Amino acid sequence: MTAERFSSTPRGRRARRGFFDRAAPGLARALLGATVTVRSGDGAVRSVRIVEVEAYVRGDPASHAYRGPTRRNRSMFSRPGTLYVYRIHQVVCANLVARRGEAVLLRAGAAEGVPPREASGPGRLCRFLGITIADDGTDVVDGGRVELRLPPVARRSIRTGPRVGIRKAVDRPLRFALADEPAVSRPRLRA
DNA sequence: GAAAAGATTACCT
DNA sequence: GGTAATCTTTTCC
Repeated sequence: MTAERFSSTPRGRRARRGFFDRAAPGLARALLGATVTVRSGDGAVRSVRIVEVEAYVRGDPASHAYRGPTRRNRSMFSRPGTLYVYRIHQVVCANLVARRGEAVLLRAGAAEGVPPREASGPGRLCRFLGITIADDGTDVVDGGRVELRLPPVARRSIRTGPRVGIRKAVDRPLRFALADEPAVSRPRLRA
């Protein structure tokens, strides 16, 4: 079983800096349907189409950036398009930095021929793509091993709801997902 | 230096 | 539905 077997061909144009440089909720919606591709050292490539995300914004007590830069979260204050990867319990989770201090958590992805569960949830998504803590701080705009592509897909309906696993600002509707995607984690979201 | 908390997951009833 | 696993970062003394 090879990694290539599960990869899908990246399509569309590569996202540029300006795509990321905006408030996180707008970036979150724009990321739905985009493709994340990770190239490993041995040449293996894995991609997923993003189907579920969460936005973390300025003044947001649930955000890792709320209390200012620390050793862990410093990537959140880096350039738009930077990857912010952090460890939680036994897994890692990946965010894409929006305007400085804001970020979008990648919660679920889908890939051809892959059971939806494989990339459902932020930890499983990173495990499937091979993203590790070493990828923290990577720039996805400027030619790293992680890149983001924006396929010219038709606009699809987006569902919204509260974020998962947080203790503060629990009611803010900053979770976004594509409708009718099996990989989207529970609880279900409304239109 | 110690303790608590955590943007999770898997497995339990 | 609930909870334990398990470990790093942050915070507090």
